[in-house]
Amino acid sequence: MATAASNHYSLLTSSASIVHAEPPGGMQQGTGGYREAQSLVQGDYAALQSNGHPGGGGGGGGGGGDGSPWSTSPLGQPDIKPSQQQQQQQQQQQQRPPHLVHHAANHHPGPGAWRSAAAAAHLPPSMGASNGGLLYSQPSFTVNGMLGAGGQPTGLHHHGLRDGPPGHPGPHHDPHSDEDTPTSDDLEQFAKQFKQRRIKLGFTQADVGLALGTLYGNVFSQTTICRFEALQLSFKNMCKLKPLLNKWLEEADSSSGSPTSIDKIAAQGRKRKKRTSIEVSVKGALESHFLKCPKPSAQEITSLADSLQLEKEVVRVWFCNRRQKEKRMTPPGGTLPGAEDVYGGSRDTPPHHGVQTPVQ
DNA sequence: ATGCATGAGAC
DNA sequence: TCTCATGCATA
Repeated sequence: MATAASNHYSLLTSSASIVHAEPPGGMQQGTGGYREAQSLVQGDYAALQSNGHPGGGGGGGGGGGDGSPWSTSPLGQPDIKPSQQQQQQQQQQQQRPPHLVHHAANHHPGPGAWRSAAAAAHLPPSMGASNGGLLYSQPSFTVNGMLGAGGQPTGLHHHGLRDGPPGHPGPHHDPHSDEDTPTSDDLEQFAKQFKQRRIKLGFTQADVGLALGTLYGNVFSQTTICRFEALQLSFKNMCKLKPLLNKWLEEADSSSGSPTSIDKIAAQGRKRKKRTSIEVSVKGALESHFLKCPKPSAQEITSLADSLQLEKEVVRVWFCNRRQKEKRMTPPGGTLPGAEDVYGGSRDTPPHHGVQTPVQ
């Protein structure tokens, strides 16, 4: 009913309505209404990736043609199409947190939440040599904490238990005392501290995002900062952002008084499909299917979309987002769930899924 | 704080 | 086509 056939796009006409950096004191929790050219700015980093993913991906197969309305350019609008820009993802099976390579004594079924114990760490083979991590074009700093470096066991596979990384093999990386691949615990600590400091200094998440762009060239949205603080990013992503945020902290801390010069970015006239609201009942149906089959084929998606009266694209995207959600750091419980395994391997789809614990 | 969406890159 | 990083728009 209400959900079906609801595709109208909203033209993102840029309106110079960016909010200025809030001077410490008057904070407004992320309600920024600015819009930035999603692909205009932050094209500073280059990604190098290497190696392929072992189990990732996968493919799917068969699909039927999809007719995504919003994919095609409807009008002769100035549809800008950035060819290369941001994107530093070197997707791999990165999701695996550098857990200890225990010889699997535990029965941990769940490689799911990286932060939890899941001991199923299978290190990627080709990681060591080439992986490296991304480098930003900015010599100013380097992201060192990329994980994936040969599967660094950043120790700790038990909550709260962090016995220093044993001498695992550092196939390549010099003994940098600090800022090497942080452990999940480190990230958690940092995120916590970061948020605290940020608030103390009177900055909003949006402020930080902009500041990062101004200071280092990489702009981030309030969303990203928020997710970082909430540990809702992938482990790898967390590692990437940490150094930047850490820098910002130092800056903000030392010069607490001089607001960062903000500058807004002009937005392009880019169209974006209006967010589809999926009814709860429909969501329930989708979840049911997800539990049964997290990766439905195109064919299935089509039929499912048909029965639910949703567009195929919507359904497809829903599944994609659902999978991503499962991979996020913060398990739906807020505090270390027992790590239910991800669908990755053997899942019986336990009748629970009550994953909905809003944090704070 | 989070749901739905976009897009580059890897398979 | 999927994954992954990221964000607009929204609750």
